[in-house]
Amino acid sequence: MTTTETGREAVERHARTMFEQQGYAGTSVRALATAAGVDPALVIRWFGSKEELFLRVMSLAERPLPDLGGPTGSLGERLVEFALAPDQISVRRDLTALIRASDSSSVRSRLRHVTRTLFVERLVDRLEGPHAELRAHLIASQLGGLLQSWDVAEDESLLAASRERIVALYGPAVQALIDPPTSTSPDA
Amino acid sequence: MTTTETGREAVERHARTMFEQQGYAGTSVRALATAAGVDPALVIRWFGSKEELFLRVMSLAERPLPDLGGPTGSLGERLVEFALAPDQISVRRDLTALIRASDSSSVRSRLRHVTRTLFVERLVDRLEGPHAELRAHLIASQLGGLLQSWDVAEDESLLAASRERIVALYGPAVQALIDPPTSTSPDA
DNA sequence: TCACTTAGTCAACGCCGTTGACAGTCAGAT
DNA sequence: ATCTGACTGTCAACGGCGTTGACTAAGTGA
Repeated sequence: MTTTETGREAVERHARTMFEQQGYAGTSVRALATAAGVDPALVIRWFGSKEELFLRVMSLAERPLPDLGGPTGSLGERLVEFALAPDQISVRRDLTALIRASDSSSVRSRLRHVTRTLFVERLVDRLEGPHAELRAHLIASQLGGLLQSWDVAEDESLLAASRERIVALYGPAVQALIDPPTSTSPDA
Repeated sequence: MTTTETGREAVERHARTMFEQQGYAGTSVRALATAAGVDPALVIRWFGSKEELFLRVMSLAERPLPDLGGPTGSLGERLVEFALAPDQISVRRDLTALIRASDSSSVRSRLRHVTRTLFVERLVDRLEGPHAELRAHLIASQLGGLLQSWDVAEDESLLAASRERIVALYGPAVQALIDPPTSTSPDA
């Protein structure tokens, strides 16, 4: 009794894998309910709607967060490593599914929330110099862009390259936003 | 007779605005056909399917391409300016709609094609040093990430910042991938 | 025993993308 | 002048979708 999963848990488990593998639009409530062995109507009654179930399951809760400790001088490379790390596949899959489903405004809202808690909030304290928050957002944009090419669009040219080389090239570009900006123009 | 738009043209025109404003899933063939004043069945017969119509209309064909001329030293800033330029709103809206609809694999394929012709192909010739193609892809990732935060997710913190400041901060980060990499480690 | 909530079943609603059957129109060949 | 074919357009319908409501069965505390 205690080890057997409830209907709710079965739905959540299948929802995770089906949404990740077939996307939001490609996963029907009926197919999901069949896979979990429950009635489609129960899925709606338990979780409110297909979209609410999607958001609940793709919340990135209980996911390991990147360790941003260590020297600031190599933070850029470590961030890129984290973004491409195979053991972060679950985080990346969730983010990928969110971006791919960003047709819905509530998914976009969740996407903003996730990037903020995953990157921006943990980054802003470590940035010295002016415009720390904006720079943190821009770093998150860089990492999001990398993820978009790598996971969302599945760009062959990127997938074919070695992770080390991408880290060596993209890391310094991220680092350029971590190091305090050298003000070529007067600061406002 | 010659100035009046045909039914096909009306459908394409309404499809452009409705897909951009309400997204792919939020635009039904029936509503689109009603707006264009034609029968829903004709839309399918003319364009094959809703998805084919979407791809045809979001092809970014006949859009002005960024001018990548000028000094290489300031190319990073000019690319960021282009990505955020208000007069490029039509290009950005198309890209936004494509990313938001990237649940479908054919949309992802189009997305890869568009970023390649829009950025990578025009960039790779101007990059000196090793790994030019990979660096061009990574630059495209940076710009795509910026676009994703700015247009797709509509991040308030980014929208609130001035374009000039973003250009001043993000430009050098892009430039870091334009300038030939300083090999800290031996090149393979 | 009686209310009262919960789980579960099932049919149905309204909308969706798409298809097929059918009628009208008009050009060109016979 | 008539037949033929190729379009345009109309309409009803299909199967699938997310979701709802009516209903039964089972368990729980008063």
